[in-house]
Amino acid sequence: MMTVRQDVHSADIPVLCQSCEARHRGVCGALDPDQLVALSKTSSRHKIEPGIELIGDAEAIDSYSNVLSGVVKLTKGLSDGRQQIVGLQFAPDFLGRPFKVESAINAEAATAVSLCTFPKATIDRMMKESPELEHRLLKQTLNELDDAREWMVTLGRKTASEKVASFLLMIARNIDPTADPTAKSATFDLPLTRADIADFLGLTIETVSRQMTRLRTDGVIRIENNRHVTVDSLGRLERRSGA
Amino acid sequence: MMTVRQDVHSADIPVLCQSCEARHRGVCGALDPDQLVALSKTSSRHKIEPGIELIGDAEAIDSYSNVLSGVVKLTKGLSDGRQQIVGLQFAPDFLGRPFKVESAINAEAATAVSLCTFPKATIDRMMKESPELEHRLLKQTLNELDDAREWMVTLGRKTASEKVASFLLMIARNIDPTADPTAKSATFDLPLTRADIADFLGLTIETVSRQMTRLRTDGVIRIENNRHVTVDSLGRLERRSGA
DNA sequence: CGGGTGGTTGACTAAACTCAAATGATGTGG
DNA sequence: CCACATCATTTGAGTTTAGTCAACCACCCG
Repeated sequence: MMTVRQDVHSADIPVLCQSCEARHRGVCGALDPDQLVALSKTSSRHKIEPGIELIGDAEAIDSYSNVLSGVVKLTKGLSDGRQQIVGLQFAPDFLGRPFKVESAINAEAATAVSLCTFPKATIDRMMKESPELEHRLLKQTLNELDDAREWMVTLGRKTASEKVASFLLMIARNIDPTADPTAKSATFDLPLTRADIADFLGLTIETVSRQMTRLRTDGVIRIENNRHVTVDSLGRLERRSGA
Repeated sequence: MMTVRQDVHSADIPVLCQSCEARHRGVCGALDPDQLVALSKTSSRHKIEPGIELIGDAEAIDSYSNVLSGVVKLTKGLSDGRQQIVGLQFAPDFLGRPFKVESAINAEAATAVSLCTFPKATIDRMMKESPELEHRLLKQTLNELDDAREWMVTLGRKTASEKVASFLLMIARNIDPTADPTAKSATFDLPLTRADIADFLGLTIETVSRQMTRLRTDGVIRIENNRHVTVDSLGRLERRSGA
């Protein structure tokens, strides 16, 4: 006679987690079924409208989240209102700053976003118990640092037209994680408005718009409804991105 | 009768490590005496001349280092020669990129530098065994990410004069870790040439020079021998840095 | 003393910004 | 379904900031 279940109290992972991308490529992959069950007791999923602020600058942080879908923008502001987007988070990124009481950045939903949110205390405790969780976090943080430094080159040394090309290329590569990275073409919806793109690239809205129309009239991209973009030759776009 | 030593084979830490800053504020603080002894068997100290390349872009990484003194600049280049400094490392920062076979950045001694260098394999093994080591590394990486993002605001949204002021302020705060962070004035040697500063700020040498002379003629800073800078009022400098 | 390196200064240019207006998309109430 | 309001985006004209090119200065070292 066969047993359906090996172990009644640890073999099952929570229903919510079963098909969750964060369990495969995200930090939850570090947790065993028992830990997932414990965590899922205090976690909750949310749908967030675009434009909603998730974390405010200088606000106390009392929760972390996984991004399950959509795009979150991380911004920093100057006192006179100038803004800079310092990072974008896609699924299944972990959102939050461990080891700090208050945030130094703003996080805002750029598109509709769904999150899986946990109490900070629970994750902080699990980090102490599970080196594998810290390990995953270290890996993601190192990747974010690589990305941030890559972007510093774009901000500091590229021309407006190279910046816009770099941005489109970055989005094309991140927006659809299932897409073939060696694909020659891509089509996607921009997760950001022109104002956001300007804040990401350190440019004005007008300059972004002009460079976009230039790419369009040069036949590098096609644009529908302002947001939907098709790139027929990613190689051609890349050649315009500096790199 | 009393014993001088509790445990003959673990109580002693290597002579080299005894007064080493990396053991207090750096990653070596995560290691117990046994691990320090093991590590010190394969580690070595070096004095490096300014301008010497420590890690090349796209080169295989086979060692890590602690910065014991001096300043290391991390740079990324574009194919046509444009360069951007994406980070500066001061004592007792850990230098190296875990979990990657080859480096995506260059590291070069900006000043005379002394390093304590370890084989990559040894540290990689210790990271697996010692969660505390990964923990320290995670903390440093998160701090570097905060710094990088702070700098993205400077690169993307500040004017040339704010950039130079921000740079001087950052150096004043980092160059002498023993200095009182609430001090009102500071004096230091710039660890970078004008060309380096330009590559850090996304400006040209000429613009950096002009902004420096402007700060000098406005009485915000005093300069001797091109490199030695005195700031009488850090508050006054900060007001010119955007923030 | 001559040449090299690093830094400053000046005159001119070009890239991106500002201000302003037109166009296009979206949504609402009549 | 249309007229209208609103918001995002584009386009144009003129201005500003930082870049370019070139000359010059100071210092160091052989």
